Amino acid sequence: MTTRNNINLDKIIQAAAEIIDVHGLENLTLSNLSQKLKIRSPSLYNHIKGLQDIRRLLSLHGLKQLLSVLTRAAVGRSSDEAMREMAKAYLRFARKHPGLYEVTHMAPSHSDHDLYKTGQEIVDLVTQVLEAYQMEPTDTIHIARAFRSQLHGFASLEQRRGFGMSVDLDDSFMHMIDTLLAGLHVRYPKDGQRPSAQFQTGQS
Amino acid sequence: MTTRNNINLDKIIQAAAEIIDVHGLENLTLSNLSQKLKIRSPSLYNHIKGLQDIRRLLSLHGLKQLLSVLTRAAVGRSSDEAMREMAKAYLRFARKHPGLYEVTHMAPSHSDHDLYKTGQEIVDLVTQVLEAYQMEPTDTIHIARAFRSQLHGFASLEQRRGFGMSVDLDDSFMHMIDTLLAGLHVRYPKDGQRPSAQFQTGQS
DNA sequence: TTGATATAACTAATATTATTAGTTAAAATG
DNA sequence: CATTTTAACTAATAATATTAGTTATATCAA
Repeated sequence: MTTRNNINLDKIIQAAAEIIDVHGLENLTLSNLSQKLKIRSPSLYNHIKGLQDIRRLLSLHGLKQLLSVLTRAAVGRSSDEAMREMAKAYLRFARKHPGLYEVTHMAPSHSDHDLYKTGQEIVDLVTQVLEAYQMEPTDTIHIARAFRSQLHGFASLEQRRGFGMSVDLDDSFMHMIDTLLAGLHVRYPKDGQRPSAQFQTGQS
Repeated sequence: MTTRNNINLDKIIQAAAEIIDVHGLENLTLSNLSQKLKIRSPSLYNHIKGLQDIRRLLSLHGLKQLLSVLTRAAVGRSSDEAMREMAKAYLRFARKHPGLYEVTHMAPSHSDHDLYKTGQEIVDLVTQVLEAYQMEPTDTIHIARAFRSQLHGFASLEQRRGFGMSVDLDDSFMHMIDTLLAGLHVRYPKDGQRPSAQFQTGQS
């Protein structure tokens, strides 16, 4: 199965990921991608269905990396600590791979099962961590959505330079997460877990 | 100043806004825009600098509408009520004008003063509402950023179909806002404002 | 080793796009 | 009514994605 130029799907995705992380998603073209791989652009069609297909594959690639990063942040931790570490890992990923992060949030092409499945695995991970708070299933979904909204909103606004520069961004991020956790504790108080002493800020 | 075909900048922006709200931002081309206006595409250059310029103008247009919508939601209201109404108005706008909302979050071209100014006016509006909570100025910025992150994250994820369909989206949205407010009350308790009775859900 | 097959590269061509240059005609203005 | 401004136009170019058809290389069975 090895071929003339040693090009395979993995190398294409790798090269495309580099392009979008450095130059942005809108600057990924079959032209510069094929140049990077030292082939002519129509040759790419032997491996992929077209530009949309590459974007889809990148999206899946990014989601899987994000899932991995979040999972590693959550293992061996629980409750607030797990939430905070997942949040930090999420933002770290978005900052380190801006293009990959951006492509991850493309509207999935409806019946793309792989993409749906991986997205669901991330939701399941968050849901699992939230089980520690012993809410109703519906509330768990509410909070998971709120958590994702905060993370994505912050990462996205930061990436698009939507925030001013007056106040440290890491401080704001941890403050946001801690405020969510504070709200969680008020609304779902468990015995032995009073709403206090979760107000330290500062990020790694 | 009136001309042959009665086309001016306003009509161009109007037509472009319709296209992106119906067909999405990525489907705005000079080709279909000029067809909608019944002129040839190079004629557009008599009014605008190019496609990027139209996008920039749309961004400003959207941002101004959003500012207007948020301002009207906040007048005559304060504290939690103002925050909730602003949140609802924000999501209503994003849902009603998906394309305009999307273009609003393009990375501004660095030194675009109009865009920066309008964005700042929105931040100032939120900051003003948050003054009721009597926090430190730095904390006000933290919370304003958290609020925007939630709103944008939710709107964006919803638009990209990032949420499952298991639980009502309006319920989740109000739950998210109420959790933020609950967190606010714990962290910045004012006399006469105890953290209770803000847990109703359901949206207009 | 060799011949057959699969495949990954290629060239050539097309349609769509944004954009520029140069032209024309219509409106506005004196 | 003459002049000037300007908003439309046509023609042309460069970049893009994509398709069709071709060639050459690697794999593999005999």
